Amino acid sequence: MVRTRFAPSPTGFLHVGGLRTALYAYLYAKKADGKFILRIEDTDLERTVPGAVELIYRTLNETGLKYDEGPDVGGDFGPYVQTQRKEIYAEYARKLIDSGDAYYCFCDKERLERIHNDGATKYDKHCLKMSREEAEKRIAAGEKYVIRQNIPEEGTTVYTDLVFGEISVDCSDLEDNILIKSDGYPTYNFANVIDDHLMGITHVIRGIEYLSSTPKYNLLYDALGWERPQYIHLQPIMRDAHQKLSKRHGDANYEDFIAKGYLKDAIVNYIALLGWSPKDNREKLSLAEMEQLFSLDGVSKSASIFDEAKMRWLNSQYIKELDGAEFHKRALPFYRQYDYLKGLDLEYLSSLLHSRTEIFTDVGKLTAFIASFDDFDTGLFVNAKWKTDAALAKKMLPDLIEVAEKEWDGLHDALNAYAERVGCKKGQALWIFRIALTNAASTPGGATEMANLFGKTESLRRLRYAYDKVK
RNA sequence: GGCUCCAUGGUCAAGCGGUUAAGACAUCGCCCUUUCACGGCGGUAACUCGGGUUCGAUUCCCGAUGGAGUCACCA
Repeated sequence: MVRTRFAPSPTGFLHVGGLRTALYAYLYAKKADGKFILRIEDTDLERTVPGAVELIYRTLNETGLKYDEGPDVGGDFGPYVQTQRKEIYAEYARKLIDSGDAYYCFCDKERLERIHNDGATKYDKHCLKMSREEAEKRIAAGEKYVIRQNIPEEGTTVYTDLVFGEISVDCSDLEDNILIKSDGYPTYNFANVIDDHLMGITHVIRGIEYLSSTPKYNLLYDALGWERPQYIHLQPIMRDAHQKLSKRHGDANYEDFIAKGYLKDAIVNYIALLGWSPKDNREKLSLAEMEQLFSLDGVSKSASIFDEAKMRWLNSQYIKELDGAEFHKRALPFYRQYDYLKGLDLEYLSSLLHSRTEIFTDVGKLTAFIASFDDFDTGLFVNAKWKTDAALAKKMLPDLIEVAEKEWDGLHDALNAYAERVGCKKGQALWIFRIALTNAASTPGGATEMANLFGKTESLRRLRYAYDKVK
């Protein structure tokens, strides 16, 4: 049975890269009818942010990445929070010391710094020479210590990554990492091995930053007599060619995209495509479809740059699929941010905006013209195609106002009839009418649609105001 | 710098020794149209560079170049 896990540390928002890692781990498990597990890696007490764990739960649930086991849902391999597993790590660390695969180390920061300054590129195994008795005596005396992994000085360690293939590293390039910190908590280097084994994880799916330290973890599996899991490392999602997406640079995270009016399905769909593509190259995919289609040979070996323009487009595809009522419901909270929308027929507005909205925050830009009417720009009457200008507007507007006033019901036909009557192109009359009504070069709808949006009273007020300006 | 990994248009990406090198986004043009958008049609645009191997390399090998990751009592 395939078991994968997502193991974030609760240090803040779930960023897009982390979400994609979770997604792939989820998909890989689901494709194989396996289990997806959530584990919280909170051994760095300093960096743990209150509330971050809840945010992880919420985001995973919201996006549909349901985990079969985890801190808040239970499971047979708990606890699923590393700080609650402290004793477990201690026990295995002791085993490693017994077998000589780990050792106590008393070197302080100063000494570590000194050997570094003297040109050492890694820890010099200084404390390995100390006898077990002496080490225990010093510990009993209350001295601070850490436990380090004892890595062989020679040889090569090799493993096969399921996306990158064979990865081979010389032991001499590996450092004797700290397994247990002086505060008694394990480092990632140790905890991930213990937990992945104890939780029965068969496929470790994680960021590529671990690709080159994986040989160390494998040595630990070997020392403990455990079977090594399969590894799948993932290239990062970049913000540009050089930097990966990060909160530090203010790059948007999942929550921000939701706030901007992206649909969660579109976000999940888009990030899935950043580093993976299905055999048939389809781009619009639901989570359920991805669960069927996901495959490792579609996973990219190179990093991909996040392109919001494309995510916008994908989001627009999802928005178009919404029915009118659903679009309206989702647009409503965004309308409320704009006072000038008050009093308008918002349902009608939605019908106009639906095909023009890529992300919901677009409704602001799309309707901004409504509020800026008073600073009327008569230059907008100039249109080369229709051969209109302010002078023509001045001439035509009294008639157009009259048409609107007398034939409000059936305005569309009335305006056309008017154009025919006076012998001008209907586009001319309509252009002048729409500009007078909106004072905007482009609007989400034509002349009569804008009139419908404003209603008779406001439309007449606007037309008269425009005529006043051009007079 | 050492080590590890990666390399197809501006971006995401198909491709897995023989192709007119797909597709999508973006961009440009045309059509539709009462503006804009939607929709439809079309265009511009790529195999990082050298060596090999082979009848034949985008594809395999080596090297260079470029990029990324890593070298913490962070994960």
